[in-house]
Amino acid sequence: MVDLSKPSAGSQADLSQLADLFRLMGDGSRLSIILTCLHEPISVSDIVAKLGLSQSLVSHHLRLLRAARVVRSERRGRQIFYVAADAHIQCVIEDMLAHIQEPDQNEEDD
Amino acid sequence: MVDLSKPSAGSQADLSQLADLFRLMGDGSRLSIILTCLHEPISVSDIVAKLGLSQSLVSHHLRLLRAARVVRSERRGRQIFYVAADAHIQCVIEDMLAHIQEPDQNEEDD
DNA sequence: CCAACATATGAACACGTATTCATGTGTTGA
DNA sequence: TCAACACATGAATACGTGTTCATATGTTGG
Repeated sequence: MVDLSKPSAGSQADLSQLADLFRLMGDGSRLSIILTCLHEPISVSDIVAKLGLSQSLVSHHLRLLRAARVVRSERRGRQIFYVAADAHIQCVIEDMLAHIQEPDQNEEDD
Repeated sequence: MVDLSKPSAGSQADLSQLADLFRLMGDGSRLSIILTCLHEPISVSDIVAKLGLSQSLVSHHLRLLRAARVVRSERRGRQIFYVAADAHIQCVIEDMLAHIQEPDQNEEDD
């Protein structure tokens, strides 16, 4: 469990990492790639086929996601399988989906 | 609890919302603003003073965050206080921080 | 109503980056 | 070793957007 009660002191370095991770997940193509390999490893070509994105684009994105340790890779023969790095990635997405389904509580009009 | 096991069917509309939310949190200034009003309401001027950002910039960002229901606003006299919209926002950030502290599990070298 | 305060808004610019195209690297089977 | 496959990489471009400056809107006390 992470302590968020401390007044953001010392977490100055984490802020940059946090923003980087959220920014990576903030792109539609990248997010769909993450969702595709969220629960089970899947090869690059399968991701390409499933999402209809260009092979080059998927590879570029996977490179960024792997560098940020959002996904990890595993070689199987000629293919390389990618999967979400750990359970926290799934939790983050589930929490955000739960937020989307939360009713509006703002007293001001839109 | 959200069901992520279904093969992303029907959640085509959610994907866009998800990406939008992550993208909003993927900016350093915006993320610091969110962290500032994560647990208790705080006025715009206090955010400005605390973060050292321009008033205009903070206001622009708060507008986006409010539109996406990441934060909600409440008027108190002349000032307007902002606070994180719900507990899910906090959970998302905590999960992501936990991910950052997770050890590397990739078998490939960097 | 007026001045001072608190916040919001619009336009304009600079910069990052998502995407494509072309090519390179690495692996497998014959 | 060669050809076919699977993936990675580099350069170039088009587009979005974070930031600033100036100004507008709205609120309170006298």
